[in-house]
Amino acid sequence: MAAKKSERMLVDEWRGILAVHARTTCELDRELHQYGIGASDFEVLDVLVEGCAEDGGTAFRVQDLASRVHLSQSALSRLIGRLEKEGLVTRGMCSEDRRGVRVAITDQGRARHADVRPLQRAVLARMLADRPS
Amino acid sequence: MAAKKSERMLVDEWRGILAVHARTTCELDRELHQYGIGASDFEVLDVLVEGCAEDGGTAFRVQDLASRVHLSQSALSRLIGRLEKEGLVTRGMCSEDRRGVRVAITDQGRARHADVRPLQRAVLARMLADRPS
DNA sequence: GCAGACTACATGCACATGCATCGAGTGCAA
DNA sequence: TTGCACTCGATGCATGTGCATGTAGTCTGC
Repeated sequence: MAAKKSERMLVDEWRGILAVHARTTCELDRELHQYGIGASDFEVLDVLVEGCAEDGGTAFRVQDLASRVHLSQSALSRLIGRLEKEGLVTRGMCSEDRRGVRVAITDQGRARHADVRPLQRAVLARMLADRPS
Repeated sequence: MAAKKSERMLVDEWRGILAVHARTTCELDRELHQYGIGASDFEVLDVLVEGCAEDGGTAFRVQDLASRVHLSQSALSRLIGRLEKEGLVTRGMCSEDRRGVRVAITDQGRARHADVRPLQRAVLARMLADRPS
């Protein structure tokens, strides 16, 4: 019976995660759409900006990004392609491993991120507010 | 500074949710794939089985389902179509509102659900184990 | 009873994602 | 040096999703 109960709790916890995730992602996509980017796009920009502030390193390897945003390598490759086409990031050769690609955020990318950030934080605050910590 | 700190916490919490969600959904999809269904499919079957046990009502309106699994109406419509094609659920007319559709789980659907359930619970237990409650 | 607004579900379409694969580059062993 | 297994990132393809719309049925006010 204890096992029964913990199974119930497990399922409820999972349903809770599913619910918050769905509501927040949906809201995020909707709100950010007016700036021409989606939730995943912002996540990448956010990592890029954070990473630069952190160590001054202006560039990320694609796989470094992949491990931080939860996207397959192919999805990330295309996402970077879209951001590049919009002028928010640049792809550059990686001198120490010529297979690799260095992704760097542009000034325009920083500006877009700065524009969107307050909105994104507000959505997070709103959607995560009434949650059990 | 307190505001700064709480923003950090907010973002970290969100990243955490993103991480658990991505890992769990991915694992779930992979594990359940051998039974020919995905994570969303199971969620629907789960609701159906639960609902029947609950009140004996053998049928759900599509919109009742939509409010429980976090899917758009169109996605749900197609998902039900797939389940129907596999013989796991049936679509029936709704006598009191002929626009509506009643979705009922079949014996085969119950069987599939019973097969998959332990595996799904195990994945949840594994992925949600090392989490702050 | 009828016209028009509304609701329930299905479907056309655009698009993001994951898997498998490819081409290029690296590094190790013979 | 050459050959081979491996890694990195890009791309073809199948699929699942959401938005907008279509079709059928309901309800309200006259």
